Amino acid sequence: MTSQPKIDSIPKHYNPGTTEEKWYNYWEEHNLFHSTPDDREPFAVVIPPPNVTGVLHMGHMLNNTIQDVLVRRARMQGKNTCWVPGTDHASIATEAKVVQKLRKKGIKKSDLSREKFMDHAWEWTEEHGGIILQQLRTLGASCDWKRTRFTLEDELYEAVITCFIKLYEDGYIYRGKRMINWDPAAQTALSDEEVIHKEVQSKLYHIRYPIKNTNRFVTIATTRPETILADTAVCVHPDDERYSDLVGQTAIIPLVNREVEIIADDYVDPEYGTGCLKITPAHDTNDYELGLKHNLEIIDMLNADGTLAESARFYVGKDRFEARKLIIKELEEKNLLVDTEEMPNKVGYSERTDAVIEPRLSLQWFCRMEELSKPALENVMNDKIRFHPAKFKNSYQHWMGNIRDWCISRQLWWGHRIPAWYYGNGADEYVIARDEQEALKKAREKSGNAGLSADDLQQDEDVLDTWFSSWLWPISVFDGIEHPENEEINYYYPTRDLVTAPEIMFFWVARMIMAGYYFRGEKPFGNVYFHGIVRDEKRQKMSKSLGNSPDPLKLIEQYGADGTRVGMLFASPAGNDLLFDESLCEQGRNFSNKIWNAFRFLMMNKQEGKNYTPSLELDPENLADRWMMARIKQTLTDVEKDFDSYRLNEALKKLYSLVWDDFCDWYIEVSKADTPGEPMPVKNLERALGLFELLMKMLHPFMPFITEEIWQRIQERSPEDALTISEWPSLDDDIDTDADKLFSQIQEQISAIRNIQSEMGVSPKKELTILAKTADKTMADDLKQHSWIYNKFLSVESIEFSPELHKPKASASALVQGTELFIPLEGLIDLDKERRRIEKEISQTEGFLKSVEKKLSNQKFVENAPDDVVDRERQKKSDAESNIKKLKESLQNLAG
RNA sequence: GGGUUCAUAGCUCAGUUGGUUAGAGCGUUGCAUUGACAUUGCAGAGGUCGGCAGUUCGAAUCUGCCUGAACCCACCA
Repeated sequence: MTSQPKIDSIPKHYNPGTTEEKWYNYWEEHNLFHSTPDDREPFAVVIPPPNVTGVLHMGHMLNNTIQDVLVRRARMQGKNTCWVPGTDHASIATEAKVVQKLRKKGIKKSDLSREKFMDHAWEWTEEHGGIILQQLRTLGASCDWKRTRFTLEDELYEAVITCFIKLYEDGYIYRGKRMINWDPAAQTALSDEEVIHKEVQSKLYHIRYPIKNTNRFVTIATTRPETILADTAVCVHPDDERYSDLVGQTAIIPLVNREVEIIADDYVDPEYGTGCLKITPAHDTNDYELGLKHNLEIIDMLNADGTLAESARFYVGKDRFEARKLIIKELEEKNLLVDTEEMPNKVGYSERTDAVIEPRLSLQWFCRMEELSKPALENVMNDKIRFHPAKFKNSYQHWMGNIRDWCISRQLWWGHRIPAWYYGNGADEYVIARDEQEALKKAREKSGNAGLSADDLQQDEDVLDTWFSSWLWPISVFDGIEHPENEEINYYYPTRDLVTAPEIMFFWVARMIMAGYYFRGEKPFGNVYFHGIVRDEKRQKMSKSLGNSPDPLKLIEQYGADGTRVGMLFASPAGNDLLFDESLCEQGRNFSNKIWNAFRFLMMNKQEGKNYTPSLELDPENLADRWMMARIKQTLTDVEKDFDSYRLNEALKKLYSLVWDDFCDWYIEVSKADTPGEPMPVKNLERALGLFELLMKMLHPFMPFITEEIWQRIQERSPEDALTISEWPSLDDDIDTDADKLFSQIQEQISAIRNIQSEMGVSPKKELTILAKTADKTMADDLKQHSWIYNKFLSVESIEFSPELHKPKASASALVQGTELFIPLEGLIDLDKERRRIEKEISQTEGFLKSVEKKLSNQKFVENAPDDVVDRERQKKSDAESNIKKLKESLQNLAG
C-alpha cells in the first residue's frame, strides 16, 4: 500500500468483488479469526452445522450473517472469540441423496454391501462436503476455520458412542417394540419431530360390516379403508344405546371375512362419524393401545416399502394407496360402502421424503426423556439460558412438559452405528459395547458361554438419528465428551450465543440443553437468538423446490457481501419472519457506495505531500465537530442497548442513519471548503477522518469488507492494527447536548428555508436575504457565531440575527422554535400561496392549542397528573399561543 | 381440540414502566444536477393505531369481548 492514495485511484463506484476477496484472504492468512484459550473472557459460538452436502441458501445467509455480526463485535470488544464451524452428516438427507445418485448410475442400494455403500457415501461427501463452508467465506463469516468439525469424523463418532453407552448404562436407553412413525420411502423409523402434520382434504368412508348370525350391519367410518384387512375388533362406546345390544356379538370384516368381537370402550366418541370404530392395532397408535387393553390380535399387513404384505391376504404387493382405491371399488360393488364424506384431516408426512407416514409396530431403540428434560426446562424458564425473543419460552415449556421418549434408531447406513451386539435371538441377548472385542467379553459374561466367538456376534444394523450427534455439538467440538477436563472445553464451555431458527427448537436446541446438563452438568450456551424464516414477498417460504429463492452467491456478486448482509438484516426484525426482497440488497449496495463516496470526498481533500493523522481532538469552536461527536456518542449508546437485546436490525438502522443522514448530509456538507476545489484545512480533515474512523469501527460487524478496505486506505496499517481486531469504540457518555441542541436548531431553520424555496418555486441558486428574529439576544449571538453554517447549505446574500427585527413587505416567513425567519422575496413571492402557507400553520397550531387547553381545563388532570406533566402542558400552551400571535402578525404584515 | 403470538401509513416494521394532535425505511409526488455519490440531493403527500366496551384526569400502550391472520402442540377414526 502506498502512503498517499490519489483520488484517481479511488473509483467513483465502490467495487466489492476483488476487495472482498482480498480482505477475506488477508484476515485468514494472518490468523485473525483463530482462537486459543488465554486469560481473556471467552466468547464461543458454535455454528448450526449445515448438511455436509448442502449448498448455501437464504436461510444460511441470514443465520450466518447474524452470527458474524455478534462475533465480530465481541472480537472488537476484546473478547476471545471462537466461532466453530462444521458440517452435519445429516443421516437421512444425505443417504437419500446418495441413493438417488446411485440410482441414476443404475445401482440399487439393496445390491450393495454396507461397506460398499459407505464408500460411495464418503466419496460423495468428500466431493460435495465443505462447499458450503467455502461459500460462507464469501459472506464474510469470521469462523475459526482451523477448528472445522464434521459430526461423522472419528473423534465425534467416539463421542457419540460414549454418550450412548453412558445413557444405556444409566438406564435411559432401551430397546422396545413400539408404535413408531415409519417412512415407507426412506424405509426407516422417524422420531415424532420428523413427522409434519398437514391438513388435507380426505374422504371419510362409511363401511358396513355384517353381524354374524343376523341380517344386521354395523357401520364404521374410516379414512384408511385398506386397513380393514388388518382389523381385529369393532368398538363402540359402552353407554351408546344405539349399539348396546351389539356388544359381545361378532362382526364380519368384509373381504377377509374375519370374525371379530364387538367390544366397548369409552375411548370411542359416540358423536364422531357413526360412533362405531374399527380397530387395527398394527396400524394406528390408538388402536394399538386399545389392542393391548383388550388383548386383541395384531396383524401387520404392510411391508416396509408401504406395499401390502402376505398377511393382508388380498391385494398383496400392491401399494397402500392403490390398494385403497381397489378396496373401495370392491366394497362399492358389494354394496358395503354406505357413504363417502369429504373431511379435512391431518396427515403425517416425512420431513425428508414427504412420504405419508405409516404408524407401525417396530422394534427400535428409544431414549427416555422425562428425567433429562427437567433441568433443561427449569434453566430456560428461570432465564439461566435466555431466549430472544422471550416468547419462545412458551412453546419450549409446552413441549418440554409433554415430552415423550425419543426414537433414536434409524434403518439407515450413513450415520453412527448403534453399538449393540447380538449373540442370540432372544429379546435380551445383546450387549452394549464400544467395539467387538469388548462386546465379546461382555457377551461371554452375560451368556455364561465362554465359548462364544466373534463370529457369533452380530452388530445392530441400524444407525442413530442425526440429532443424536448434533445434540452434543457444543461439547463435542471442544472434545469435551472424550476428555471432559481438557483445557479447551473448560475455557470455552458454556458457549455464549446460539443463533438458529425456531423450527429446530425441538430437534436441536432443546436436546442440546438436555445433553449439556446431562453430560456436563452445565448449560451449553447462555443465549439463544431465534431468527425468522426467509420468505418471499408473497410470504411463501423460500426454498429450492419452490424456485422462489435467489442464489445467494449471485446476490453477493451483484451487491457485494456487505450490501447483501445489510439487505438481509434490514428486513429482519427480531423474532419475525423476513420478507426478502432483492431491493433491500440494492439498498445495502447503495449504502456501501454512499460510504465509499464519503471516503472518496475526504481523500479528495488531501493535499499533496502532507501527512494526515486521524484525530479525535475536537475544535471547541467548531459546532459541527461537537455536534457530530455528540451524535456518534448517542448512537453508540443506543446501539449497545440494541445489541444487548439482540435487535440487530435496529442497531443497523441507527448506524445507517448516522452515516447517511448525519455524517454525509450534514457533517460533510458543513466541512466542505468555501470555494469548490480548495482542500479542507489539514486539521479539519484530520478530525473528519478521526470521526469517520469511528464510524468504520461501529459499522464493521455489519459491513466487514468495505470498512476494512477504507480503514486500511486511510492509513497504512499492519495486520495487528487491522480493523477486524481493532478496539470497539468506548466513548464516555458525556454528550455535548448544547452543541446538539444548537445545531439541531440550525438544521431546522435551514430545512424551513428550503421548504420556502421549494413551495415558492424559488431556485436554490437565488441568493437570499435572511432575517432571523430570535426570542432574545443570547440566542441571536449564539446563532450569529455559526452563521457560516448557513452558507454551506443555502445561497446567502446576507443573514442577520436579532430579537428586534421587523418583517419586511413581500417576504415569506417561517417559525422555528420561537425564532421567526423572514425571507424577502420581492417579485418572486406568490402572496396567496404564502397566505395559505401561514394559515395552514395557524390552523394546525390552533388545533394543537385546543387539545392542550382541553387538558388543562380538566380539573382532574391538573389535580392528578404529576407536576412535571402539567408544567409541560402549560409550557406547550404558552408556546402555542405565542406562535399563533407571531403567525397572525406575519399574516397581517403580508396583507399590509 | 389445546396453546402462543400478532393486528399501527400502499409495503415492511419501531413505538421502552399509559403523559409531545403517532415515527423510520422502502414506495409514491414535485423540484434539483458541470465533480464525493443519480447506487445522488431537497421538499411534500399519506395513519380517527382491526372493531366494540371498560379501567383512568389521560389509552396505540392496561382489561374484557368480537373479528381477522399466523405459528406451535395433540392419538380423535
